[in-house]
Amino acid sequence: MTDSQSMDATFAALADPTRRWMVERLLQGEATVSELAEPFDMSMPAVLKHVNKLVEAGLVIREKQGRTVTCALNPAPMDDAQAWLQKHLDFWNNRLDALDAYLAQHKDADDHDRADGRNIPDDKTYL
Amino acid sequence: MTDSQSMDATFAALADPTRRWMVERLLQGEATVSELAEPFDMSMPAVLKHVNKLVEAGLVIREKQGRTVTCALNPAPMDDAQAWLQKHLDFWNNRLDALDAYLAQHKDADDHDRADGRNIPDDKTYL
DNA sequence: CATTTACTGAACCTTTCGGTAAACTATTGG
DNA sequence: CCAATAGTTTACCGAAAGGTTCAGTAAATG
Repeated sequence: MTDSQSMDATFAALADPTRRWMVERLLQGEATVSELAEPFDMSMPAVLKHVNKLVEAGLVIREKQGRTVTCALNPAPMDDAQAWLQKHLDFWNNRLDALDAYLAQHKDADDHDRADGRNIPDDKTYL
Repeated sequence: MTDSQSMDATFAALADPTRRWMVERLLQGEATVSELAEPFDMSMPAVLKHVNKLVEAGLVIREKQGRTVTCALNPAPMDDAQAWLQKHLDFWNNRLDALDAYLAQHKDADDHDRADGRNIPDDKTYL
């Protein structure tokens, strides 16, 4: 699977509150499928589909022990998604900092907001 | 919209390579719908649907000027998604650090890997 | 005014998503 | 051995995703 496809799967997996809850639950430690199902008013097959989607996205590892299946978290793909977001937010913040610098350098006439508010400039970009 | 729903929309919006490319493009500065469509071998209505999904997720703001529509990025929802991932990865790293500490404290008999490798322990959790 | 340009809307198609019910497999425990 | 438990598979459903085509609207432009 390419990086892009892997990221597709990761973001898609996290785009559902049921699955995000499961990730949070697994952060506390391993859990069986039944334990993951417990808080939800949902049939087992429905739960299974969610778990499988997490497994396919590489976020969860399953291990069968007798008749029970224990699930464990593998945060590596989440790390990639986080890195993608981080990279973009950093870029954005640099843009805003450059805008700040620009405004500071030209603060002869008009007083501007921002420098705390991080609001979006509704005029042209300065970078 | 609740926080959870907003995060659903954000993650779902980013779960598509076309839309991730659009976000990257908009990071460079504003763009019209046509400019966003340009690199894709895709009909305009298809592009429109992607743009609208980004707008509905709050990631993009549209402003009509004459007959063209300029799109601008609003990274606030991305910030929320990033924070969610960050929180969870931090939690996970703390767990691994605790495991390191545990292993260091009990390193009488067995030599273990990790402390660099960040591999997943296949036995019970220590936290 | 006529035509291109830029976007929008509506209808349609196929695949995936999120769920169900019911039947099945394989442990585990009495 | 029998029954409860844990999980899986299959078939089905309605809604949403991601795409298409074709027609429509409204602003620029010759």
